[in-house]
Amino acid sequence: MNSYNELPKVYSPQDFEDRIYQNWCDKGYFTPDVNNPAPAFTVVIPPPNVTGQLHMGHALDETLQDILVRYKRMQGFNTLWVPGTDHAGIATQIKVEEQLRVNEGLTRYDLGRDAFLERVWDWKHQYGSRIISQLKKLGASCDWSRERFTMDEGCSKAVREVFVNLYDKGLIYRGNRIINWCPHCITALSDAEVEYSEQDGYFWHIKYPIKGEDGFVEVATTRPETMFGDTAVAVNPNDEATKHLIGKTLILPIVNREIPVVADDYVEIGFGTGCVKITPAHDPNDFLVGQRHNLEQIKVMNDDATMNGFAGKYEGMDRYACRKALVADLEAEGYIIKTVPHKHNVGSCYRCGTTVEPLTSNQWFVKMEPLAKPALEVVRDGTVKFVPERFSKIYVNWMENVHDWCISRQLWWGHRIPAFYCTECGEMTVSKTDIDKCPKCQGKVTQENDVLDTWFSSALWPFSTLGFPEKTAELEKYYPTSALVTGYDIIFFWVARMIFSGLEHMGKEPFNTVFIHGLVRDAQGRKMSKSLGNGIDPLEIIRKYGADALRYALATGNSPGNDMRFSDEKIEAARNFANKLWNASRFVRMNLTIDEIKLPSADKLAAEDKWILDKFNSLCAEVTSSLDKYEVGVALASIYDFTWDVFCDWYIELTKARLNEKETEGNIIAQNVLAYVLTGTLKLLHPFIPFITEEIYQSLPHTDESIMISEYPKFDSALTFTADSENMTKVIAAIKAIRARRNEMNVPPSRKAKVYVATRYTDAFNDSSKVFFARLASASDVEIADSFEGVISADDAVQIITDSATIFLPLSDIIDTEKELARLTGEEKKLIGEIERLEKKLSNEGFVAKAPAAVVEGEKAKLAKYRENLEGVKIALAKLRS
RNA sequence: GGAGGCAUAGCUCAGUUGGUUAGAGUACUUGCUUGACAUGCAAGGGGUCGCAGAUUCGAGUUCUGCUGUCUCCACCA
Repeated sequence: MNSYNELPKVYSPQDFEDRIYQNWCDKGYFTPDVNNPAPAFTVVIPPPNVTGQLHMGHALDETLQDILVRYKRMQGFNTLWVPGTDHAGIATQIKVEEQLRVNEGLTRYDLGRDAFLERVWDWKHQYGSRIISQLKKLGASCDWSRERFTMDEGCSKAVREVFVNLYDKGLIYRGNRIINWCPHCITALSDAEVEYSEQDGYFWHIKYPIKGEDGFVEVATTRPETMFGDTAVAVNPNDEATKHLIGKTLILPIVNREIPVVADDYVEIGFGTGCVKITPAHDPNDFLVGQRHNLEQIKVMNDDATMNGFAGKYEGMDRYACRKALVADLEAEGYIIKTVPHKHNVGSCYRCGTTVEPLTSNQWFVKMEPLAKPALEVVRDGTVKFVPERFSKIYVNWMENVHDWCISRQLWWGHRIPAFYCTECGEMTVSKTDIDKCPKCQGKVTQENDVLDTWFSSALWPFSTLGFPEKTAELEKYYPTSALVTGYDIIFFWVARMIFSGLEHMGKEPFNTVFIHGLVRDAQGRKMSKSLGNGIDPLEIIRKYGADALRYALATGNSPGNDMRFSDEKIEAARNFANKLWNASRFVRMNLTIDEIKLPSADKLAAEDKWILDKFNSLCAEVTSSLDKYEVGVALASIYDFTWDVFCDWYIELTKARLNEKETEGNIIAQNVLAYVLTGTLKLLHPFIPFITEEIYQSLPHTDESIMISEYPKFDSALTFTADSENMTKVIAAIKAIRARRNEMNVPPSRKAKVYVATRYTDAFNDSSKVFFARLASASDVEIADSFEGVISADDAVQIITDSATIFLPLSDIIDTEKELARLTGEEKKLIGEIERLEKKLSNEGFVAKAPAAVVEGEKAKLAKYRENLEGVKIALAKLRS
């Protein structure tokens, strides 16, 4: 007996996953040496929100990253996976405010800025490690010694550096522009943070009386409450129907304010009434019209979307209450011409869902045009590749049309904008370090109250985490990073901004490949969401099935960019695979007496050994090629097929005869090949299911301390036996013969029949192989010869013809003649059909002339084989019928 | 309005550059306490690959159009 531990009878992941993870951490396997000269492979984690809890989206994202990272690490790359969390401005602030409200009945204003921020930090310290420990449960091999937070000292320094540099270059400016305002979060939002959805609404057609005339102009609006901010009505200068109105003055109903009719191309001829009310302070298009015509901007709402003084008697009402009251009043006074139901797109805040209000406001912006240009270039020229390719189009399209990025938020939690205003002279100073005196007049300064968009710091993540703005060894070694793994839902928020930021501040793209995955949906294909309550908790799955099963379920069938469904069946199938692997390993382990694995020379290998080694070898080539293309699901499917169908169902069965022999050379060879192939398979599987593979690895003879630092199997030309076609054919012949025999009679193995195998590969069925043939084909006795002429013939036996052997089953042993007759008839029909098809194909001159010779030859050989088989089937049928 | 994805077995999905009789999981039928595994073993049924054309000796795979479906972007008050 060898010196390694036996495996427990039952696969119980809960018993070893935590222990193994702890050991990996203790050994420091996740922490690379920056001085290791091997080429780098670097991934930065998409930092989860610090307040968040692990959900299926994270689980998928982290699993895919860990697969790549473990794979590359085993291939010998200097591999670094940087973990960390995001301060998630709005999301976190909302959570803490909510807690404050529920527990103490206070608002953040009650506490004041500093005290409130202390509360948020408390929250961060209390819950910030929660998601990290959940990532560990999954098996993520991040370098925890480099864990970062977007508001830690280093990241804050990077933010300051970048902000000031951009400001100095004129790429950050402050200005009064129309922005998206969330009245619930009380802050400005960027365009990307607004989600549009179609809603039912109305077009209210309203009369705007013409000053000094009897007539009126008819305008239509979906938002009548903005009327208080109207400063013009616009018509198209080329519209004959409205031309006469240009220059006239209108009286705004209710308000009784005078506004001009202006001419502007923006108005589309033939759409609606041809007259558009212009509210420069509350509509992006109107804002532009207002600029062209020098119109006054009148903001009619407060920050919380209640009406302000400009709304007159409606002051203080919520915008929708005002809308209702105003429409009623307009109706009463005869200003409403008609009300038409209308579906339109309404924007809402991506954090709280409140309908956003477009309004003018003094905010900070990043000037996008100069930054977008190089960011487009690197994607167009392939320096940054998207997987799958199609997402580069989405990216390019967005980047080409991007507007300036509103980066200021009226929140407290976040990076406070490093602009300082002098209370004496009013001078604004932007500075990398805090200042308390105005550099101009030495007067007192106060810092800008606004903080930066969370995504401003996320955009710097690939280099801020590696030490920027310092020129560190880490930056030198690990930047640009290798692959960024994320969902398509944050391409605009994050990926795009990292690309232009990396180019601008590092002079180099932040990563070479963007590997995009889809969403994890529920079993019915619905998005998992809190409101639907259909979310599946990954931690629950881990508790029940183990982290490996979860990872397997997420990786299997995964194809880049596509959504996937998560279901009970999927996780059960995953667990079953792990269980199968466990039991196969247990069987191999039980039969091992060797202490080290050493493949014997090729001449000592049995035919089936060469067969499995050859299959394993091509598997290695397939898997590495798939993984290099980010085809995680395809790679895993190949290993699954090999493990279950080839290794377990055939090879293990084929070795049982030799395993039953004690202390023979054949036994030792079988042990070595079994252990070699199993160990190799475990290594191939390790990136996908790290825990079980490590647990099994430790119970088999091994040289590396851990499977995760062993070498990933690669194609080895010494283990290619395809050229040895005789040998390969023997095994395949045996398998086919066994299949044919099984197929013939679906009866209990206890009812055995004698089997005669006539084959030209007689040595594939040598004495020891007879044993497995007898077992696998449930034969009472097996006779093997190149011919049975004179012993048994079609007269007294059923013949089964394969391309490498003819099998005779004595008629006396056939149990169900009916069944056999049906089987053969079906076989005959199939063969006739195939022969017809091939004859037609081969008589097609075009095919014979133009198709590659190998294809034509293959078809010819197939036809010959089918004809031969058909003969045999016909004889057998005739015999049975007689 | 613009862009893109998807459409293959009852269900969920693979199918890499066009070339065996289109695969897997699951479900279903049948038979199995076969020396690790019933979370298993063996055998089987089930698909005109959404529709219509085109290219080709050959199309699930390439091209065009159509239908259905989902998503993203923009947005005309």
